[in-house]
Amino acid sequence: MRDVAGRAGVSVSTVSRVVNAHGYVKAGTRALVEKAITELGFVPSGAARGLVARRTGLLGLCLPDMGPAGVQQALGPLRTPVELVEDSGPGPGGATWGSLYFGEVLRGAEYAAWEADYALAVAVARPPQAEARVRDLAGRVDGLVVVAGTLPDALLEHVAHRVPVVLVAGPRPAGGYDHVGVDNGEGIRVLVEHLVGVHGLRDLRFAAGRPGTRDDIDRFRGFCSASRALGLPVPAEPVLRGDFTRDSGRRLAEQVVADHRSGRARLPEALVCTNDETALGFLDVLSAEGVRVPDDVAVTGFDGIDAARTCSPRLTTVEQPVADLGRLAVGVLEACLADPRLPRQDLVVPSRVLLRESCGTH
Amino acid sequence: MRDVAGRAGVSVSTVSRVVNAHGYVKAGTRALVEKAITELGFVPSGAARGLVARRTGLLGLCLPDMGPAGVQQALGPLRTPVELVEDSGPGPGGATWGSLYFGEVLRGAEYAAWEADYALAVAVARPPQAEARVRDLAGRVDGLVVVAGTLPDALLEHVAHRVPVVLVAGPRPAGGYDHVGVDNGEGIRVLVEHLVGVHGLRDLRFAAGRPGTRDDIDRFRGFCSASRALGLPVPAEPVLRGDFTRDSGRRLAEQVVADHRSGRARLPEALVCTNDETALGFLDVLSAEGVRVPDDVAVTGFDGIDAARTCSPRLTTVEQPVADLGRLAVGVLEACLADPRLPRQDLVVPSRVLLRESCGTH
DNA sequence: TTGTACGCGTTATCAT
DNA sequence: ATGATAACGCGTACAA
Repeated sequence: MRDVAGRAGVSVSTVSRVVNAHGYVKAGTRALVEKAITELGFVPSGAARGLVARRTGLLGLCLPDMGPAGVQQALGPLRTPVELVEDSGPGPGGATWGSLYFGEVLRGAEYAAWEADYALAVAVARPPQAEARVRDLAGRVDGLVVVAGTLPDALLEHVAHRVPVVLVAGPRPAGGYDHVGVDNGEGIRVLVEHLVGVHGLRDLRFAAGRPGTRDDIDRFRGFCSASRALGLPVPAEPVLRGDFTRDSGRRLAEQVVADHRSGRARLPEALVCTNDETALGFLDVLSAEGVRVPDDVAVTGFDGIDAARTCSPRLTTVEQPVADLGRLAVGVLEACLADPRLPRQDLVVPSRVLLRESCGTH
Repeated sequence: MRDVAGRAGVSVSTVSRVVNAHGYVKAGTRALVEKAITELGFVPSGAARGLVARRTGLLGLCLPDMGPAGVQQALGPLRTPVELVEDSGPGPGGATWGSLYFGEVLRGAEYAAWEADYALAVAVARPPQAEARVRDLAGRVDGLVVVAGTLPDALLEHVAHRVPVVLVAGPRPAGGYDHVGVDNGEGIRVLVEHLVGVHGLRDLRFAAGRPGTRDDIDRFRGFCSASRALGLPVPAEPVLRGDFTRDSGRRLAEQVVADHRSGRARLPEALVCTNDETALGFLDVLSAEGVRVPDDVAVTGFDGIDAARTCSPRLTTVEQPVADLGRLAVGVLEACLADPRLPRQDLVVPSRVLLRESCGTH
């Protein structure tokens, strides 16, 4: 800045005025300064500005290390020659980072941050030294969006002393953090109302995921409360219990079909699955066993993953507007930053029920 | 920091020593300071540190505003109640941000940045004030990765005065920037060698995209040079010319089929398409018209998009390791930062030819 | 309309 | 082993 000032024959404060379009500067002087700036390629130091302004214009986003299904996202070593490979099967690949949950959170967060005039720094909390580096990040941002479960409580509490922290997804946090979550129960409720009200189904069965999981509990609760409101029987515990994987869906489906074939139990009219993967497992087995979907049994999922659109029959599901999660989280942060005295918020982004063929629509 | 020092009964220098694990500090003193730090929730100011260290520990990534196919990525207004919508067709949706080109670049860049002990700030250069904000970002980072075509040359040159800039994708830049690009020609070359060498095809036809496009030109050149090397006829211009869209692929396919049916021209033995979308358009029409792929004609794509794995027959294609692009770009930046006197680099990430059924493999 | 001088929170140097 | 103090590069009262 001194160099610019010298070259333009003015003082540093005049340069500052020009750069920030503050105060009064004679047109001629401004032109001179601007010329010097472009000639020298001067870009003001963000660090120095941040120091005096007590504001960095940066927001941080902390993501966990893996995709929702626990997919390892590690990249292999860099390759050098053009490879020629026989790609024989669909394999596990194809689940790109961004199509997954957190990529969408990022997309929404970046969008909102840009709108609010902030840049967004993203940090995936990977093992070595995750803690130290997150603390470091906290020192360079004005606020932090953290995906629930990513950081230990102690660290969270520590950094919250310095910058506002908004938690995303997961359960409502214990401490005094802002929180933005997805609406698991309400989505299932609307879905169940549709199955019962529109398609006239009455024998619904919930296919749960790993026990104790927050999302799973909420979804089951939504199922129960909807059932209760509609006068249907309400199970105390899910009869079908998997672990969110497609494979577990297949196992459950085999069990359901076997029970039916052996006369032990009637086929339910609808299988309301805790997530899309589980539902896809059901579709796999049901179609293989000749049970028709949706004619013999309706199947629904939850999440709105891509495969739910491309399978056959296409899967009716509850879509989570994950990008909106990130967007709202940043919005809350923004509000917090604008007025720190604001009370803590706990927002819920509404989900969307996508009616497709697997529930009998069309 | 003064507060911490006061509470621990030491000077700020000692606090600094404890925080940075520098110099000598008596164990007892250190404990005292650490206690004060956690009690006060002290997090050192990144701005102040950056000021003295002349290093922010932040890298920036500039992304363009839209997906590769020009898909608008704008998010709609926030919704509030749970919606119930009939999702009747595949539609244009489903192309999530991250599964697209730039999300993958981001993923690779973030990974490399983390490995090199940097955080990554991402900025999508959206209209209003994109320039001012990018300049601002340049002031807070140690280096910048910019996707080619995202920023005007003047701005690029300006910020390059302050931080090293690495360009990603696009043509090799004119100025003295580092550059990391994809290997369009080489991928096609290997693919053509495979078609000719392994499958014994000799009548190959290139289906090009919009004329003048850098990628398209490079791919056509690769096609030509491979043909030449193999003693096949080399067209001066592509006979088939679309615009990268699936629809244009369909139109070209209709033309090819019509020419064949009318006896005007023989069916080529292979259609080497400039991208996957075009190839998918070919598959659509050929299968509808009863032309068998790969028996009557082989079809290949370029890009490695998801749909190329899920279509039928699955599409042989040249996969661009886009995440590696971001990874390499950050790697170059890192090297530049470690030793600024290094010469400019122009790296190329190798592509991968994925052999699937549409070319006759299996 | 422009210039001077202080302070933002750290780290590094030098003294003690 | 610890403390005092001068930068770091900028914004901004305040003086001119």
